[in-house]
Amino acid sequence: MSGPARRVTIRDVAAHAGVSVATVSRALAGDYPVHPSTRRKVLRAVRELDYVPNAQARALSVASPGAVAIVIHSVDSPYYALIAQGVEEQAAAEGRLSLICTTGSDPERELAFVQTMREQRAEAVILVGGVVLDDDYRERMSRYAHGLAASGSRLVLCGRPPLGDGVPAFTVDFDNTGGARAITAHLLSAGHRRILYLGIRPGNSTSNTRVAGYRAALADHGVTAAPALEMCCHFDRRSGYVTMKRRLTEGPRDFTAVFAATDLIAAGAVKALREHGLRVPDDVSIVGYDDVPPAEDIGLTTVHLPHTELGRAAVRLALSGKDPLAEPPITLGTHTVVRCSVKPLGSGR
Amino acid sequence: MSGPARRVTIRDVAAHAGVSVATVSRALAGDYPVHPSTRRKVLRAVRELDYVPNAQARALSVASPGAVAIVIHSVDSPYYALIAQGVEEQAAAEGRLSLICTTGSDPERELAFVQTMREQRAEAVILVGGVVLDDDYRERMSRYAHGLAASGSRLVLCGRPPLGDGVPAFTVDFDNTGGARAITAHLLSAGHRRILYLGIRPGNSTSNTRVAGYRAALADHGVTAAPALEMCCHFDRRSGYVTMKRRLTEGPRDFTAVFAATDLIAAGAVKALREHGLRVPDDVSIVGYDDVPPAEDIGLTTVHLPHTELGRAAVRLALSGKDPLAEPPITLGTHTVVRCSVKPLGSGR
DNA sequence: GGTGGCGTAGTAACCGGTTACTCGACGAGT
DNA sequence: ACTCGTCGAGTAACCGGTTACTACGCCACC
Repeated sequence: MSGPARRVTIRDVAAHAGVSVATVSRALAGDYPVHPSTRRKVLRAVRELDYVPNAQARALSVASPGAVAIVIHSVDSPYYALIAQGVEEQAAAEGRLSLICTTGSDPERELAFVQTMREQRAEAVILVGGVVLDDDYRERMSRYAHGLAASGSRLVLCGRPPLGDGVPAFTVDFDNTGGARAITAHLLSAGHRRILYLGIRPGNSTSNTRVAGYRAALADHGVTAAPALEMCCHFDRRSGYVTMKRRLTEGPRDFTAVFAATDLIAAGAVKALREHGLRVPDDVSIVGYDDVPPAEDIGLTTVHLPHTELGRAAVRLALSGKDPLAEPPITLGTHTVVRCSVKPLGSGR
Repeated sequence: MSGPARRVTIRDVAAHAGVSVATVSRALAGDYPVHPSTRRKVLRAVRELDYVPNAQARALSVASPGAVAIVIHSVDSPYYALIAQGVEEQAAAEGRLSLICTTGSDPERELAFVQTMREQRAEAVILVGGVVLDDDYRERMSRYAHGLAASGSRLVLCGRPPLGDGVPAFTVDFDNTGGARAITAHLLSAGHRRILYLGIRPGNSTSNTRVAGYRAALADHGVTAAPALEMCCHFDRRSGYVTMKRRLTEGPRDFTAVFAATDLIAAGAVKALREHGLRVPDDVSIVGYDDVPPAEDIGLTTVHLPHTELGRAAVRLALSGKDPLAEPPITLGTHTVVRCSVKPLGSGR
């Protein structure tokens, strides 16, 4: 064929049109007076050679909008996918490209990606998802924040706690404690007192805020929290299934309702309950958290989270030009969505 | 604070270390002999100034790997999300950044993004998702393909039919007709003869291949296809729900099984069936297509598609260095996953 | 002692664009 | 006829890196 044809540059266009490169540049930019006949010649050459300007080269001389980067654990989870969707939409609306990186929860990959984003001169970097809250984390994030700020990029933390004063990062999060408290109250109002909590993840910030709401609601109703009712569980279907399965085979069935820390855990748990001949909600009530699309399939009562709005808010904030040091954390409200997975305790079938 | 500090360049580092820019560049690249003491000075300056090289500038002089771009209709759909996951993984494994664009099925946005990718010098552009197969489409894709090829980028079409000889594009797709044929045969073997097909989308390539498998299986078993049993429906939950609802209220209930063109349609349809007091699979059998995670929640018998493998294969192919003109389309096999949404016809409860 | 080779570091051209500055041509004003 | 202003186009510097080429100092060797 025509071989690995060298890319066509502005010089080729200039030669083809019989003008200087400056004229080509100006004819295309359109902000400088170029004689109509010259412009036509240039445009014809552009068309004939199928010239496409090199965005990287342009970015060197002119300050062009950088990309918006989003870092998530995995796109294969409706929670992250919905947030990413919001980020993508808002970024596109503001004329930015969106870069995506999945880390598989590996801090190494997160670090590498943040570095790459500095090299790429990204305009905003959005880190999404719960984390283990230790000093190492805090230190790492502070380094990111200062580094990105020095490179002119904005850092936004979503679903992670703020880093405190003096660290240049925006924070946007859901009101997890409020949501968990409300839906636990919903179960309590239905008469449930022994509520199994599925989804303890030691140190994990998201887990912590949700379990805090659960405990607060119990306290509100004068119910003493039972550590035996709080079970460790990852935030996915399989863990929900496995954990509930084990509980049903090994532990006492001393609960009348289940609060799953995520809808996916709930989906897995429902499957395990059914396999044990237990009906939802007749034998066991269950609620979830997130209100991702699968919740509808199983008729799950859950807490609705404005996922895409979180993504959009993160982008808006990052591109707002506001000072990250002065901006308080944003908390997005949640609300309970009642479907048909909860039944008042003691009411006959 | 320190104000909008101008970005630190290699010149700043050179000045700080008291050497020339060439030396800094070489000390960092490491491929050219630099005196150890000089290198130390340079590295110290880099650390003190927190210098990060500009990837865009480097890309100008040295041929660096370009990004991998994926274009999907929406990330808020497990089908696309899983494919995107595969793309992301493989791109990361091969040291590429992945850019993502959602079009909301708007050809305008698709076009604009392809143009942007040419400007960005992306190494591969992966277009995913069914399309309306008219001459306009064919013409548009050919333009993309030639344009991208001229810019040194590879085009991969996923879930879209090949463009034919002479058009420089790779093609990777699922064996939809085979999968649809197999699962329809599964229903037929269970004794079902009147199978409602939910998911006709006139002109849409994905829809066409799936319905072709459905019809082929009917023909295999000597069952005449009934146009009244083939219903139009978009590929999402809501359409599945609405369409099934309407069928149940308006049309005759002259079917014993349902073949939903996607699992999400199936999820919506199941909800509508339940609301009409019909039990799955006792009163009506149903199968889906895709095997996305929600299928497990509703115990749906469906066709498994290797989504992430599709994404990975697309990236591998694009970066393989093979000639797109010589490469035949790749078809990935599928298999039926039996869960509990199908019951043999006539067997009592 | 002159010469050649090696190890380092600097100079400057280049990547592909943008744009400040310069310059020639042409028409208007006096 | 001469000057001045304006229009349109070219020249060259610059963005931030990389790297071919050049230059310098030092040692070994004849």
